Amino acid sequence: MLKVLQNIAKHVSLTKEEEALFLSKTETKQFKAKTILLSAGEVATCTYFVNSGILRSFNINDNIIEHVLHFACEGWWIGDMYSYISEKPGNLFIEVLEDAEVVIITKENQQQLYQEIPKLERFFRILAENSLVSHQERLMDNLSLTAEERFEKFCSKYPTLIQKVPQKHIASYIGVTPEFFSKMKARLLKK
Amino acid sequence: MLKVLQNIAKHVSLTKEEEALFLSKTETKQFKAKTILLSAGEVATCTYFVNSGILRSFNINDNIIEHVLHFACEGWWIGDMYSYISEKPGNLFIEVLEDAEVVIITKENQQQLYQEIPKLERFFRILAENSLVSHQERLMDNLSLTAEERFEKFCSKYPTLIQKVPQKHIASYIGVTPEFFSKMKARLLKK
DNA sequence: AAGGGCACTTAATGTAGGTTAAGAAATTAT
DNA sequence: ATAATTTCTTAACCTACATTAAGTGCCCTT
Repeated sequence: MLKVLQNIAKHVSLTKEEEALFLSKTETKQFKAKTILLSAGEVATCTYFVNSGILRSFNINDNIIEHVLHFACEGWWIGDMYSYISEKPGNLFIEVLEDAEVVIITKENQQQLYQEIPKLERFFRILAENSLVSHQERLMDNLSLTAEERFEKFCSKYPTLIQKVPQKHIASYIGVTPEFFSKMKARLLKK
Repeated sequence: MLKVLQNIAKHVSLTKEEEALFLSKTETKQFKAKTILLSAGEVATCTYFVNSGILRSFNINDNIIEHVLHFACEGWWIGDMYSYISEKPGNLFIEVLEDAEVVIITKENQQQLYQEIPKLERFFRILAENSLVSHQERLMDNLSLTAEERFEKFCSKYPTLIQKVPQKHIASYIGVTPEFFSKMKARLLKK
C-alpha cells in the first residue's frame, strides 16, 4: 500500500473509496537534490509528504545565517505551517537534500477533503498535536541542555540522518556554528 | 456569552444545543494563586481554559532549575499536551500565578465531544496548528535572536504580562537567568 | 586529470550570558 | 507592625559558544 495511506492509517481508518478520493486530490512528484520547493517570501499553498529522499525547512537570518527548523525523510510531513494557515508570505525555505519523491496536497484540496472526509480533520489534528509536542520538547531542550547533550539526543532520535546530511545542517538544527560543532565532535570522539 | 464559547466561535460555529452539550462536559473552578493544577510525574487528564487570572506551565531540570514553557491568561488554553496524548507521566507543572477561574475538560469528555460534535475536531485542530506555529517561531527566535531581542519581542507580544508576573518567570521564558535579566533590563532602561 | 568550489577542521581571540555571593527591596505571613 | 520569605539588584569572575581566518580534503564538473 502507498506510504501516505499507511501513514494516515496509523491514526484513522479510511474506506477504499475514501482512499481513492484522497489520492485523487494529491499529486506525486520526483525532485532532484538541491531543488527548492518553497522560498521565503512566498505563500505556502501546499503540504508535503515524503515518500523517499530527504527534505529540510530552514529560514535565513539577516540574509546570511541559515537555521534549520526541520528535517523530513521517508514517512514525514513537512511544510510552512505559518504561511499555510495565515496565507501570508512565510519565512521558510523548503529544499530537497537527497533526491526525493513527494506527495503534494494543495490547501484548496485539503479543505475539500476536510468536507468530504471529516475523519481527515482528526488525522491532521493528531498530526499537529504530535508535531506540537516535539517542538515543545525541542524548545525546552534548547533552554536546558548543552550543545553536546542536544547532539546526543539528535543522534538517538534521528540515527539515519547523521550519515546522510551535511553536518553543517545538523549543527544548525542543534543550534551551534559548524566550527563549534566540528570541535565538539572531535571532543566526543576522543572519549 | 461565556468566554470559552466565544473562543470556540472564533473558528467554528456551534448551535445552542451543541454549546449546551459542550458546557455540560466541562467544569468551571476557581483557584487561588500558587495552586498546582498538575505536577510532573502525573498523567495529564485535563485541558484547561483560562477565564480569568494567570497560569504557567514549566518543567524542573535536575530538580533545581525551572523553565517556563508557557503563560496562559484570559482566553488562553493550557495543558501538558505530551502527557495528555501519550497518557504517560509528563514533565510539566501547571501552576496558578494569579487567582484564576478555569474551565476544565477531561480527556474522556473531550473524546466524547469529538464524537458528538465533529466540528470540535476542527476547532482543536486549528488550535493545535496555531500553537505549533507560535512554538516554531519561538524556537527559531531562540536560535537566532539575542536575549535582548527576545525580551523586546516578548514585551510587544504579551504587554500585559510584564507587570503581572514575577520577572524571574519572564527571564525563564526568554531563556536567561534572573541575574542576567536584571542586568539586561537596567541596560535597556539607560537607553 | 585538473581545477573550482563546497564541506570540514583547527586554532586564536572575543563575547553573551552563566555562576556565585551578598545586600536591598518588596511581599507575605504572624 | 514586625518578622520571614521571596524577589530583585549589583558586581566580580567564569565558560560555552561565536567569530575570524587559514588550511585541508573531497566531490563535482569539464
